Amino acid sequence: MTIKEIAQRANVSLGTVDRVLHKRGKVSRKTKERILAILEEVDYKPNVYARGLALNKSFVVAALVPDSEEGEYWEVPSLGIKRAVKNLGQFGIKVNFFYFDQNNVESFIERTAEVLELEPDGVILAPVINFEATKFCFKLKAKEIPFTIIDSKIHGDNYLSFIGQDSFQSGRLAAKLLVSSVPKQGKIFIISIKNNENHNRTLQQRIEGFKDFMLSASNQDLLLEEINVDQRNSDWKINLEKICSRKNIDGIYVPSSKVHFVAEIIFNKKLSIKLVGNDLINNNFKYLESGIIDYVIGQRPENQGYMALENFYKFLVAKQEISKNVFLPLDIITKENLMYYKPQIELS
Amino acid sequence: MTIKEIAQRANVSLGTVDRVLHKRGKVSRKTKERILAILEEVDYKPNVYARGLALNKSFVVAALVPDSEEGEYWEVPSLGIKRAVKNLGQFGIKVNFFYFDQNNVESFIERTAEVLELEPDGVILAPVINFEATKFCFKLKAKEIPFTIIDSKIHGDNYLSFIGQDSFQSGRLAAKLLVSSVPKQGKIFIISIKNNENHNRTLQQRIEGFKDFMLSASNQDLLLEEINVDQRNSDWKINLEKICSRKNIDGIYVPSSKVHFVAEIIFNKKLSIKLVGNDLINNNFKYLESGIIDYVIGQRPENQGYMALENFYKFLVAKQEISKNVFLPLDIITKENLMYYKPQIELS
DNA sequence: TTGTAAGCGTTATCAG
DNA sequence: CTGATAACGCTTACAA
Repeated sequence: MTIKEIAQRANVSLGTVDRVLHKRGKVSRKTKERILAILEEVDYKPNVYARGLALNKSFVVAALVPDSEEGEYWEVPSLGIKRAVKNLGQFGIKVNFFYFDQNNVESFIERTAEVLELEPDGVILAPVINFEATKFCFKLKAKEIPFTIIDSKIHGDNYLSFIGQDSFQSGRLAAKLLVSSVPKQGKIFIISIKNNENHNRTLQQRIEGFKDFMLSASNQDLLLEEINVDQRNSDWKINLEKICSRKNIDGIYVPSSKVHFVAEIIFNKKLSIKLVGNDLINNNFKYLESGIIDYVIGQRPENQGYMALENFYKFLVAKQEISKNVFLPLDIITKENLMYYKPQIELS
Repeated sequence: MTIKEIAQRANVSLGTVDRVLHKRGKVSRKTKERILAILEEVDYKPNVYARGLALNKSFVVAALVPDSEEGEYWEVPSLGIKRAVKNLGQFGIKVNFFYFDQNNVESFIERTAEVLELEPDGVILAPVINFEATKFCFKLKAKEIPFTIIDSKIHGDNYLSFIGQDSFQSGRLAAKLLVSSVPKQGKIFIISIKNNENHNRTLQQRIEGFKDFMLSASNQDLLLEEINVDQRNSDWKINLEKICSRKNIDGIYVPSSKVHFVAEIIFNKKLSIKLVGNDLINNNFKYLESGIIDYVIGQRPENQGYMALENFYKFLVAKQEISKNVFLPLDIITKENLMYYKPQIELS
């Protein structure tokens, strides 16, 4: 049913129908109600093609994400955004990437300034630099630029949508997997590998979740130790080796994608330790394949990127409702199912 | 860059450009090459809105899937298809559902006849009735109706695309999970619960995969027994109870969504048996939540349905390339991550 | 307050 | 072989 047909039914011109559809201009109460009734009755749905053609405009979304080498974690959400551009670009959604160094607060601040200058129609934000990201969100709010947060939540709820993971539950899940793989009186290490001072909320919440599970799994009598390794020390690898070589370790949890560093040591030293970590990046893939890493927990980073842009398509172009909070599933990945988790990205 | 602009550059009318774009009508070699060169140079991409508006046609896809009660497995792929209709319907994709009784070959044959009569632009087929489904595929091929197979593969490769699971690997994964949860010399049962005579390939392949893993995990000394339960016997539940109550069972694998029947028995009789099955249907959900079922393996049935229709959108409407085979990940679902696997379907 | 008409980019038809 | 033109359904500016 087209506007024209509706106009005929209502004995008005299509201009009048348009006015009630868009609530612009004045329409007499009587005709307005008549048209509304017909609209309701025929369940009018505008033709997206005609609408898109007539409007003929496009939107720019800024993606503010960490830069990354090939095979690193943050490469993946970006690939998801790029795949979305490939699918949705034809509908008038464009993306500008702004890459910052996640170990350099200054670079983040510089990029945020650039984004504000661009005045995009939307922003996709990876809030890894927590404090500054929160400040940036206030500025976006002030400029009335809608933004979507990916990966992990930050303080405040003035965002358009959040797409990411539940880090606490991720830690609980890791604990479940590790606890059920080690002896009842085993010794478990949590090893955090970091190379900056930032308060990393994701890491912190995973560790809290891990401990939470350990406390509730009281039928076991496990020994738990928490260890930090600082990559800025030149001898951090030797240090890590020493830690892993201690006697009687049954399991190790690395609450980040850096679990492959531990895997490498376990492999080289032929240690027999159950190992659980996060994220199916290439370096972890090979150790999963060989069984050195027992489980990796994934949170569909490629999907996160894709959905973030898709949400802007829905919001800006299709004027659809979107979910404010999307927690993607925590995938348990192990040797036997990893082959189907590799994101199939073929960007030509 | 529009056709009009290209026509200007080439000193021809836009009708001529259109002819070379669509390879229809005759165009002199010289002008054709000139236009082609410009098209290449400016990387011409047609405006999807204008195209959709001008073509103004819509496509009908027939979905041939098992009927189901609420909470049963086959409800979910249908919900995925419906969600896709909600998103893609506006672009001119319509779906007609044809539900058959998966325990009644006749009903399947009747539905296939109805589908052929409709002459749809595409078919989504759940090939649970293997033999007849294969025959139907030949008929579709003869009528040149493209079809997508969901869930599990059947013989032949004349389909447009397949979207489903690797059942063999699903069985291997189940074995891995069960083996790592039971004692080294434990006793494991595979219990198949069926209510028809059909040769169910999915079930068979899962069992084969399970055994394959058991053979390769030779460091354990496990006892394996394979048991069939026929739901057409009036006393099948009592029978199942007896089986589960045998002495010294450490683990049970039910290679289907019917694992909740075993869970119910384990719960009622307070047995201590590790339990692994398939599919996050409601009945399994509650037993996972309480920890009676240890792991369920899922294959994203909602996604399967969604992607099947999305593929037809890509193929019929957007004229995009589509993957011939999509194996969706085998998700490991357990108490600690199940809350994020529930498909969030709100069909208003 | 209401009607009219141009224009969005593509497709398809018809006349030259 | 080529050019001109109507049509698709909607938006928007302008005229009545």
